[in-house]
Order: sequence, then structure tokens, then C-alpha cells
Amino acid sequence: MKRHQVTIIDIAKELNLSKSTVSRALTGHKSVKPETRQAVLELAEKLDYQRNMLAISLITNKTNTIGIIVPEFKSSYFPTAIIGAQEVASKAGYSTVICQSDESYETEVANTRVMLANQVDGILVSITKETRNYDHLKIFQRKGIPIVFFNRVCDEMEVPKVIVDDYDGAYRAVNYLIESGRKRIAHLAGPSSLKISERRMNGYKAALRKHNVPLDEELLISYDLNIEKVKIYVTHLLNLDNRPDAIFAVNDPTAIETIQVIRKRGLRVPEDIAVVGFSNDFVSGLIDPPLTTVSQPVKEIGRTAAQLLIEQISREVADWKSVTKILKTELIVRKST
Amino acid sequence: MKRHQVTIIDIAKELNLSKSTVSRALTGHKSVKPETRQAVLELAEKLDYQRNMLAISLITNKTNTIGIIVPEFKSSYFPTAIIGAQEVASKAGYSTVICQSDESYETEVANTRVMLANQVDGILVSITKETRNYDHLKIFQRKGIPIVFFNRVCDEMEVPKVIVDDYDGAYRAVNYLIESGRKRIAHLAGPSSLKISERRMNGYKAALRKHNVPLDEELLISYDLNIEKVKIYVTHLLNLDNRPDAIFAVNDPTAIETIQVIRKRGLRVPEDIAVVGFSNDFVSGLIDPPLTTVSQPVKEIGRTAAQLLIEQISREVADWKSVTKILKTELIVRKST
DNA sequence: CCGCAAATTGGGAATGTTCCCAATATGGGA
DNA sequence: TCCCATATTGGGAACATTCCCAATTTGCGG
Repeated sequence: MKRHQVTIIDIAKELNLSKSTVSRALTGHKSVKPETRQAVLELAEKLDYQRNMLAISLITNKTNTIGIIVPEFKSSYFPTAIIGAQEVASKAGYSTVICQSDESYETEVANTRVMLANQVDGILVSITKETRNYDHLKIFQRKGIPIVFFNRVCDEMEVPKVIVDDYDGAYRAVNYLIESGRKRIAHLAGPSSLKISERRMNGYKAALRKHNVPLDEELLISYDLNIEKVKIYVTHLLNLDNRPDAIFAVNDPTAIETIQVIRKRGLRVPEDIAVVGFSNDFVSGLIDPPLTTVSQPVKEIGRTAAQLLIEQISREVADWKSVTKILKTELIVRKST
Repeated sequence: MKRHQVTIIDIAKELNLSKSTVSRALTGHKSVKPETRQAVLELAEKLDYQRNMLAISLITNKTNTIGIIVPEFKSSYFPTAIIGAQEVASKAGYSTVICQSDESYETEVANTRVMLANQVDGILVSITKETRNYDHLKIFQRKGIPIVFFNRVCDEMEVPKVIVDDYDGAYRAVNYLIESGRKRIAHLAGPSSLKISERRMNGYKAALRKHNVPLDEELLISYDLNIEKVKIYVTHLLNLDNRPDAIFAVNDPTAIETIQVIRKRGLRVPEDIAVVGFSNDFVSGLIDPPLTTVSQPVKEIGRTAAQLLIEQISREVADWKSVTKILKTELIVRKST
């Protein structure tokens, strides 16, 4: 399928003008006679003329595009964050290229190549659970292309990051469990490669400590977020001699799956075991029983990240302010506790 | 932020070669001495060289990018379809630009401009519920840029489309309700601007007809998919002298909201009123009660659409085969009926 | 050692646009 | 009517790459 594009030269020829004048008319430059501009604009409209951003970007060295790399689309989390980011970006005249790494390091690397080749002006990244090497992301820094992390951040890079106060959220959730009388609280944590897991785990530990509940290593399980494995771990917890009376899950999908497993075993939530999640996924209020969870301002995270990124892009000099914005969480108590 | 890019000319200078040779080495052309290629490749690697797709696309008149325009990201439907489409696209060497029209006609038009300006090789579209004028989409046809509709299609354009058998799915759902003893079945339909609503409504009517149940216009309500309005309509239905004993909703979010409203009124689902949805959203099996719904092969829809699009792109002549692929649905019976 | 074909490399146009600088046109005051 | 300032327009380089055609080098048989 080869096709011919309408170019400013076509318009110029038709109107006996030079391409320079047409270009000026189209970009709204002042020094062009009103009638001329009018004529150009009309003909452009008539011919369905569309400016070729490829050529423009090639010259201006700016694509007005930001890239977003997220690990998955399964929960409502990333789609929601993306909506927030797009909102801010499009208001600032940027379009977005979205890539989904499918929790695979390989794919993430490939995605960064796509972004680089497409000359994005900056990227927003939330890394995969597998990512341990950050060379593919450091390339952006080296090339002077701004990068902002959100949610799943890379600690060894000095760039802006947007996260929520995971520690505090987890602390409050576990604190609530203890204060409502739960004695043995298990934590189904995320992989240690993610800072997010670590912070939530620390919040969990801190709450136990505050109430002088000794940490029982048996009740602390890290897993790789592969949802199928939840069954194994929860079953294991239920089989303990002294089984837990509450489970704090690292995120909502995990909590939801945990509830399913508990129920299949004939136990009741929350009577036998309370369950708490993290993130307040769209589904969490709808399931049975409605899930108690720590809510995050997800859209706001996307907005903030985009804002930070665009700020960096429009900054003249490369003084990466390595700000870390920490947004607040809120404990939403529902029927699962 | 101005930055300098590493170009093939930098590499050429460093190695005392011409840019032509470097280009050939990089693109894997045969007529270049192995040692030369080796040297070029090594230096490129060392300098973090990335080919500038802008320039390449400008010359080849091909961006290897497909655009995807969807109305929303709130349900899991479109994210899932996008995953399917991306899967096929990236296997074929295409990257994707995703735009979300937020159910706004204006935004959709703006999105098509972005796609055009970015010279996408083709687009996948699911229109907004507001879209009634299709000029912005017909531009693509006129320019010879392939377009494929999925889910929410435009009937007045002769291009490939991917849909599910909505009629049949709705028919089977309503048929099931009748056969399980329901007498008065209401239908909370979508806006008449969407063919999808029409087809589902026709399936509803056909099932009634088959069982000689007269169509009660009072029980047939079209609404604009603005989820907040569900409350008004369902309340209205519940206030009828002869209230329905079943509600067939046009999609899952509507069905879920319907259940909430029914329960707030102190009625039970399914004992008092059965509810059926459409699409088998990720959440549908998790809510209370688990929702009976018509499942669609969503990922497969995305895959098929992308496949069709890429076929069109690689076709030499513009013989738009206006095929309409109709995928099968399946009735998933759960506890809400 | 020469000639010729094959292998390898170089030069320059072309892609569609912006932007700088120069060229031309316009108009008002002397 | 002429001049000069201002308004308007034109010409060409530049962006990074590909690709065609031409130029140069290489190697092998005689």
C-alpha cells in the first residue's frame, strides 16, 4: 500500500506560493498577509492536509510524545494511572505511547528500545517484578531524556519518583487488625526485588512491634505475584498448627484470591480469618465480602508523575531534581475484617 | 533540554567510512565486508547508538506503528482487547499508539488527528457512544490508511470489523431466563447509536417472541451508559405495579450497578430478581452474587482485529475486503440467576 | 603482471518540514 | 514622484536516514 501525502509543497504550487509562506500560514506566524493565510488554510482543509509530525520532529528534535511503560493491564491500577497521566499530558500538548511489559524484563528492555527509536521526549516507568538490572533505563539518563518512576521505582537511579506511603498504609492496616482483636496476623508479601514490597513489609513489622507482638517468621511469606501461587501459600498458612486469624496481602488481587482459597477450605471471612488488601482496586468494593483495603490515589499518581516529567522536559538544563513525591493512602474498612 | 544524538555520521567519521556503508552495516545489508560490519556494530553498541525512526519513517513512508482508539479504560474490556492486539502487532514488528477517547466525540476526533499526524500505518477503532458523524474516520479510508473496527463498529463504512454475535448471546441469555421460570424480563439497553445495543436488544426481543412472551415496552429501557443513571432506571423498574423478576443488562458494569440498587431496596438477587450481564468482565465472577453473564473472547477480538489490520497494511492494492468477523459468545451461568 | 568481474564503498538525491536570511512588494511622507 | 521603512514572500540549508548509481578496491586466471 503506497500512498501519496498532501504536503505543503502541493499547497504552495496550487496557490503559487513558496513552501515557506505556506509553512508560516499554517503555523500561525504573524508575518503573512491575512488573505494569503486564509487561502492556505482553506485549501489545506479542502485537501485534508495533515502536518507530518515525522518531519517536524526531525527538525525540532522534539516529538511532543511521552512514553509510558507499565508491567500489566490486568488490574485497574495501571489503566487508571495512565488515564491520569494522559489527562495532564494531553493538556500540555503531549501525546502518549503506551507499552506494556507483561511483567517480563526482556519485554521491558525491548520497550525502552521502541521508545528510544521513536524519540520520545521523556518516559514514565513502573518496572516489572523481574527487573534487577537498570542499564536499559540508565541510557535515558545518559542521553538526557527525562525519566520519572511511579509505583514501582528504581532506587539506584537519581530521578523523580512518585509513590504512596506504603509503609504508613501497611502500618495502619495491620494496626487496625490488631486493635480489632486479631492475634496472629500473616503477611503475604511481594517479591523482595520491589521496594514496594519491602516498604509494606516494614509497615507490617512496625505495627506488630508497636503492640509488642513478636514477629513470627512462619507467618511472613514473600511470593512472586504470580497469582496462581497464592493457593499454595494460603493453604500452607491454613495448615499451620496455630493458623493465623488475619492475612494482610500485598495487593488486592492477592487478597481476593486469598479469600477464594479460604472459602474453598470451608472457612469464613472475616469470622475465621480477616483479610486486608492494598490499592483499593475497582473490584474490591464489589466482591463478596467487600474487601478492607488501603486505598491509593491512583489517578493522582499518574497526574503527578506526568507533571513531574513534563516539568523536566521543559527545563532547559539537566538538573535532575531527584524529588520523591509520596502521596497519602487511606484505610478503607469494609466487611472482610 | 537540548541534546545531541549519536548518528550514523558520527560512526562513519570515527571509522573513516561513508554514511552509506554504516547504514548498510546497520541494516544488515549483504554487500558489506564482515570486518567492517563488525566494527560498525561494535562502535554503535559502544556509543548507545539508536536508529532514528523519525528519519527512517520519513523516507520509507512507513512507521510500523498502528494506532488504537478506544472509548474507555474503566472496565477490563478494552485493556484486555489491547493486550491481544499488541500481542499480534509486536510479533509482526509493529508498535502501538493507544488513545483513549473517554467516550467523547470531540476527543475521538482529536485522537484521529494525532494518529494522522504521527503517520500510523493503520488504526483499530472502537467508537464512543456519542459518535454519529464519521468524517474523521473516513479520512483514513480516503488516504488509503487501513482501518479496522472492533466491538463498537461504524456500519456506514465498508471496512473490516470484528464483533461478537451479540444477537445470539442476548438471545441465549434471555432464553435461559425464561426457561428457568422468569416471567417478566426487563432489558436495560445501551444507546441506540451503538449497533451493539441494537443487536443485543434484538436478541432479547427474539427470545421473548420465541416463547410467546409479549414485549412490554415498559420493561425496555435504553440508556446512555452513564453508570450513575442506572439507579434512576432500576428504581423506576422496581416501582412498577407489576415489577420485573429479571433484568438483562446491556453490559457487566450496568448489571453490577443494577444489583447494588436492587439490594439497597432490600430485595434479593436472584430470589426476587435475577440479573444477567454481558461481557464477563474480570470482576463478574468475584462479586456477590457472582454474575451470570455472556462471555466474549475479548483478547481474541483484539488479536483478530490486529491481524486483519496488518493484513490490510501489507496488501499492495487497496481492495478493502469489508469482512465482518463474528466471534462466538458463551453463556456463563452463576449465582445471580 | 595485467585485465576484468565481483566485492565493497562513496556520493548525492530524496523524504516534509522549519527557520534564517535575503529579496521583493507596498505604502506613506517629503 | 521618489525614497525608505515595513510588510510580505522566496530560497536554501538542515534534520537522520535510505537507496540508487557510480567509483574504487580486491582477487583470480591467464
